[in-house]
Amino acid sequence: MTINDIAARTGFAASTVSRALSRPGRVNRVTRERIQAAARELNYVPNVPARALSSGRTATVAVLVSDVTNPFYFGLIRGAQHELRAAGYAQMLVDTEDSPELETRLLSTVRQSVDGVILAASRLPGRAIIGITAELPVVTVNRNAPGVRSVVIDSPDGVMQAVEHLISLGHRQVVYVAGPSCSWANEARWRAMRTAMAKHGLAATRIGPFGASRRSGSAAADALLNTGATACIAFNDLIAIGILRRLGERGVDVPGEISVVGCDDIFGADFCSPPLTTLAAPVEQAGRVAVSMLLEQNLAVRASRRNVILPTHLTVRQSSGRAPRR
Amino acid sequence: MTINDIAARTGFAASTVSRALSRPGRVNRVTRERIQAAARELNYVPNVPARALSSGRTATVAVLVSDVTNPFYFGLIRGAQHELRAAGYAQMLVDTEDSPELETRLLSTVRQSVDGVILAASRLPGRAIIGITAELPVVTVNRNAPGVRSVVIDSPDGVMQAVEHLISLGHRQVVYVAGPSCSWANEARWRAMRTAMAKHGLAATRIGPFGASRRSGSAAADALLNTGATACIAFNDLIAIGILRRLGERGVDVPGEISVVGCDDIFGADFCSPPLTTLAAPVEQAGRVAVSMLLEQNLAVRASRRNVILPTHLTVRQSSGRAPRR
DNA sequence: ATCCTGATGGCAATCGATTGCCATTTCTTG
DNA sequence: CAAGAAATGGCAATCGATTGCCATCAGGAT
Repeated sequence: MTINDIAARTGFAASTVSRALSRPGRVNRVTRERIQAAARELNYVPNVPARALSSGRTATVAVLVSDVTNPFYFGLIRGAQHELRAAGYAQMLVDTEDSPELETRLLSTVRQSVDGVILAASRLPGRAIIGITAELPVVTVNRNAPGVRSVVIDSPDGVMQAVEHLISLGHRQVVYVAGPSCSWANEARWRAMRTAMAKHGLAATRIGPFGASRRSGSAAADALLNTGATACIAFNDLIAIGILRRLGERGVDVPGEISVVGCDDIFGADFCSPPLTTLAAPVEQAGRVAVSMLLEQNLAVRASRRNVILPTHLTVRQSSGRAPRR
Repeated sequence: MTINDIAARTGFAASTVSRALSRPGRVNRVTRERIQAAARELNYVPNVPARALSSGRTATVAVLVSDVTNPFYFGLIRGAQHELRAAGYAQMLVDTEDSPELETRLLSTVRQSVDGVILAASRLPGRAIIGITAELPVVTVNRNAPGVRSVVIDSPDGVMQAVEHLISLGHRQVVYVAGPSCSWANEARWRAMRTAMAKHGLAATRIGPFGASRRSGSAAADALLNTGATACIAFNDLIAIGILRRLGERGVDVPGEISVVGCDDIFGADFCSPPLTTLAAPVEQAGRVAVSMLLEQNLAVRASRRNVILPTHLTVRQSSGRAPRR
């Protein structure tokens, strides 16, 4: 079923059929209706590659994530999916496996197959991201690069809240459990934590970097115990849950001896034991907003917001509590 | 950077360049090397839509899942991703939102943009699936349709194990908590459970259907309590975790008063409280196998395995225990 | 009646790569 | 050494849709 079949069927030229289908204003009403009826009847579906080739538009957006199996991305993928679907776009999900090299390679391959890219938690250096912007509309998520549109979840602000929370509970020595070193969010959170601690005249310490997975949590927990701290804030919930697990194994009471705070409020954070105090991130919204910003650019409404910051808030559960008496 | 630029640069015809790049055996060694060098130098990346249009092959495979946010799919997506990447294919992830209509619509749209489809947990009636097979290579996951290649995780066998497990612990009344009614796996599990119970002269009861989400778990838990059963097997871990949660809220002791068994061993099943006894499914492997079967067909090695069954095994954790004395 | 404008539809080029077919060259082989 | 086979490279058509440009026509203004 091609445009030509419809042309033959209706007696119009292929070009007219094309226009009737993709820019209805351009043809006469009765012509359009006849063609559309025929298209429906013949069960016509436009050929995506062909359209892409001639028009340069693919109606597809790539979403790059560092690890599909990280629950943090579920909401993002879903949010993006919704918004894209509504706009008639398809989503191409790409897993960069936390590797900058792979990310670069994949980006260059998808370049001409998509109309835009959403870079979620890119591991690329800033200049590389800016480079891509020259060839393709880009919106980053949880990542800032000069001149590149972005939506970031304001975890720095959340980290402040977390620090206040812990200090109010009497904690004096709080450790930051760092995530992957090439993660922008990781640095942002660490900076925020240092500032927040400094405001109370306290120094923050840091351990890591650790991979953003539950497994890394074991190592992190052990390192954490060595510091003698009474509380920690982990780069993300995956690590935090891993820590919880390991502390449980070692018989360390949470929050009795150590308080643990995570980031992101992923699936599972509410039912692990003890349930995790964490920074709730509006991830699904982030996905939606990122897509809408991306598509806006396509429509040349460039005057709009370039950098959106989404608020977080601390969700207190049972993994944090009063600091132990010494 | 197109094939023509390389042609101009090297002095060969575009057709030769094309061949040097995509079927190296067809051109002379020195020619090939010169062209490949030029391609590398000019940073040439083949245009996917163009290639798709002329050759009909897109080097892309669609993976349809009923809900991206269901952790069950992580492993599957990952496994598929790996295998596809290795074969030089891209993955197009499609969320059908548990709706047969949407599934149909999306299928018809992606039809000509992909070389094959992996239908994970399709909600489509069997005949519809067979219909698609006529137009496109298809491999189903956890779903059987006559003549369609499939990889299914042998949860029926697992369900048997689970039933034996519960019966050995003294349970006599075991309830099946049903999932979505158009899910094939759901029916398969229920059948298996009935047979297994019958083998011990016991009748199985069933409640539901419930949606495959944690939220449905609350309703399921309440319904479960009404049955007076001492144990249940839930369609999947999502529901099981929801049940656990609700039972906790209502002060029902698990496994003291009720034992709960899930299916799939998803992310979180090991750290919820109590940790969930469940049927571990080799999901990642399923993804890999499904892809390799799909690509095999493309290569016309049709003689191979058409229906692969992957084994499950019961992972006993703390949500199941001795039946209470009555 | 004349000229202009806007609406409408067709022609044909184009996007970038693939591929069937053919001409030429080189290699086998008897 | 001749004849046939294999290797190699080019030409040009092709995939399906889009789009710039032009021809035609109707309606309106003068």
